[in-house]
Amino acid sequence: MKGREIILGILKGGPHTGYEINDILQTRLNHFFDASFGMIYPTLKKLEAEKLVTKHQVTQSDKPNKNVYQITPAGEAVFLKALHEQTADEVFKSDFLMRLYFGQDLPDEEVAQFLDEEIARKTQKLLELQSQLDFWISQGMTKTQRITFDYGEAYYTATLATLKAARSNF
Amino acid sequence: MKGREIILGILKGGPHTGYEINDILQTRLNHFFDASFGMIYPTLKKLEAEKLVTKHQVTQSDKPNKNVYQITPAGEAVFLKALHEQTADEVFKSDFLMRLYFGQDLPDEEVAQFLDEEIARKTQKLLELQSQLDFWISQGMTKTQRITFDYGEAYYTATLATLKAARSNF
DNA sequence: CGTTCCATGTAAGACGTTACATGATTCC
DNA sequence: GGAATCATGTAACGTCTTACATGGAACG
Repeated sequence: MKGREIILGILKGGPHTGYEINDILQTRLNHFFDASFGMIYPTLKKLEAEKLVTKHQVTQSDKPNKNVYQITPAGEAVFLKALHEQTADEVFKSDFLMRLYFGQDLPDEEVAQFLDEEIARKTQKLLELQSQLDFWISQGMTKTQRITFDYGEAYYTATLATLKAARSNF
Repeated sequence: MKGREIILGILKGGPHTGYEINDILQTRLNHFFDASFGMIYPTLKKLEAEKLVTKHQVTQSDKPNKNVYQITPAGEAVFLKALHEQTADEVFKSDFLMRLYFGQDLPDEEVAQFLDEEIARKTQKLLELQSQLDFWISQGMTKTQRITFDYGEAYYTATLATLKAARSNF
């Protein structure tokens, strides 16, 4: 599944603006997908041209006007088909680990600082994820969505433990 | 760091062929980077044109001839500079989690099968990583490289535990 | 007054993926 | 006989990423 199908999947849950789609992606799916407006808006435009979504303009007085997108039956069909195709391999690229791998000649203090920075980043990510669990549950969280949350929590927790253990050697 | 700098980093550890570079990437860095020949060979060619590496042809009788690449002082300078630039955010994209997220309407048996498949994949990955630890140590493993290994092990172990716990509910 | 939130878009280019093309040797 | 290992490369294409462009309202 690429950006196209992912946006269709989100719209299958209800009509949304591009801005809202970004918000969902940045909060709930942040630990296993990354999106940007530069990808969302052009994709929505293509999806509309393909008649997989429809656009409705909403005029607002206190906020900027917005375009609300809704999935069509054709869009649902495309999404459902994609959902049953072969699962692609996961992609993980870590610049942090790459630098650690090559950081054989770095002085201990630099490695220590480097680890501290990553520990801070990951602690922050974990906190952000955990902070919205209650809200997500109140909005309706499916059993399978709960697994994706637990997965993220386990990932951050386990790698943080590894990083902290490593830190004590520098 | 992109493919370019990563290949320079590997060549900083000694002269290698494109085939060997792929092998290192697929075994030791597999859990945080993904490479393909379609990227390695063109990159090596560009690097040679930029005089950051030199190519030496080696004729072999029992195996196909090969091109051994060696980093130049200019190449080392480029790599060292890249090593001290700002660390980029990690990128994780999981088609598996995406499907779980959207799999609210799937029957329980399908979810169960889906989880079993991912458990099998990750178990396999963990085994592959662990199986080469002794060899890696014997070849010379730095303290910081050890952290990247531990990180991968912790990631697979923790997510497998989450997946297995989830599996028991389906 | 500065920042965050709301809100939408375009254009160029970087970067990598996928598919194709070839072929001898060795191991099971 | 079939698969895996060793070995190198090209061409087309897809998919984002980055930078640019704009702007009012609310909050502190």
